[in-house]
Amino acid sequence: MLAKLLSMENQEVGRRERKKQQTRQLISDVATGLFMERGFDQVTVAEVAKAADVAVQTVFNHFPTKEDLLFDEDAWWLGPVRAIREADPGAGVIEVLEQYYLDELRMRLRSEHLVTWKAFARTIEESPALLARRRKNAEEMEVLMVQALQDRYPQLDPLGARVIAAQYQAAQKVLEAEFARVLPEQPQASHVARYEEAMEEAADVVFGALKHGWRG
Amino acid sequence: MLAKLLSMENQEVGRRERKKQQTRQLISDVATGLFMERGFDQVTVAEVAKAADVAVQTVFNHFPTKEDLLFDEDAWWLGPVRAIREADPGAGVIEVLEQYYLDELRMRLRSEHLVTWKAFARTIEESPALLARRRKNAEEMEVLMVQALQDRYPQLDPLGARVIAAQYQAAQKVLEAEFARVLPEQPQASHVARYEEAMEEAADVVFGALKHGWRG
DNA sequence: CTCCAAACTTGTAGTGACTACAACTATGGA
DNA sequence: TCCATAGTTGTAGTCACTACAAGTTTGGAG
Repeated sequence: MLAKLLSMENQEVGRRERKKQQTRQLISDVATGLFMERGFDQVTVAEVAKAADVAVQTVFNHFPTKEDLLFDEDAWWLGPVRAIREADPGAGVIEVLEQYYLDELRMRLRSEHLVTWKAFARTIEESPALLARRRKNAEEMEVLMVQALQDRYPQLDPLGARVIAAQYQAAQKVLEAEFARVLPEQPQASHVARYEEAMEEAADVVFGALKHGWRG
Repeated sequence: MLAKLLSMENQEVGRRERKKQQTRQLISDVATGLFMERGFDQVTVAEVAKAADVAVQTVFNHFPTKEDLLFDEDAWWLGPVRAIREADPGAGVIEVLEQYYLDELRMRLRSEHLVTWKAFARTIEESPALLARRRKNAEEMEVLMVQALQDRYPQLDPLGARVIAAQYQAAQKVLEAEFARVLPEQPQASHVARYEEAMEEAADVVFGALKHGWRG
């Protein structure tokens, strides 16, 4: 029994757990494929279940909502919170966030997922339900960031923390839209530097506003 | 026929139209009462219909979604957009928005609805569906504001307009939360000046960040 | 190896928002 | 007086999601 607990803390991956994750991954993959192909709202959970050859219930056993089928794994929105938590407390808050955003951007531009990014973004953009979910994620990040800011920068008053978190959230939103604008339908690896440059320029405008105010 | 068109353009209010508006108002009032009393998610549309003595279908004839029963009439979120459209183009954008917010705040503090404001806010806060709707409204305002900004300040580039709109939206959100914090459960008319002062201070912090940057 | 309890999966039966549609009723105007 | 139209209603259905009970699989104890 103790052994069991210990092994669970480590990387216990029995057949059971493995199968479970396998099923989960299968459902998620099948669902993502269908959603990207036909649109989120045009695919029912029942269809996903049938395509993955599982019961509808099984889908909901693994994913609390239909939206989670697409927003799986992605705790991307926790990134900036972690950046704050790990920040050098001497560094300026905005600078830390800006640096994080640029790092993240460069990684994304060199990721294998870059080619599917546009289609993914479009799928979200075309579904009211997914847009709502994205907004909810953003708010969740904001709440966590307020906490992180107060933990890491104790001299910051609550209102200040809320202002910074809200402004970063707004900045991120604008930059994500800009990214969708900058990235062509079929991004070329050879042009990554160009995309990067365009985004750096945009980030400079956006974070510049946060750092120095608008026309300040 | 021409007469009909003309009369429609004017204030044609026949019995039919009057009854319709009456029904609509009745449904909205009954629904708001139930929602505030028992919580949005604890009341079904069927209950609202029964309480208003109409068919469920009739509810949906007047209100496209359940959320609209509460967020009726309120086009409050259009205010800042109108402020931009009517702004003196010579004035600074942020200053216009700040002034609008403060004006709006003062009106609200002296409105007859102030006493029910907290209960209303709590109703929203306690319902995931209403929170989602509020986020959607905020985004809608932001989109309209981008357009208004570009119309009124042609020298502003699209990215700049998006940044300002997003930052104002973030600012408004933070200030609304602050307002809920400042306003006591049972606001006293004799203390309005106190609430106002506290909010002015908060607005100064928030808009100060927009104008001059964070610690800029 | 045997067998049990826990973990997973599945089917059934619901709830609740919302839609489509057809039938009914009241109203305004000819 | 009468009809076309606007507004109301009931019926039937879809879809996400829940509760629950009944399988099925698996890990581990004896």
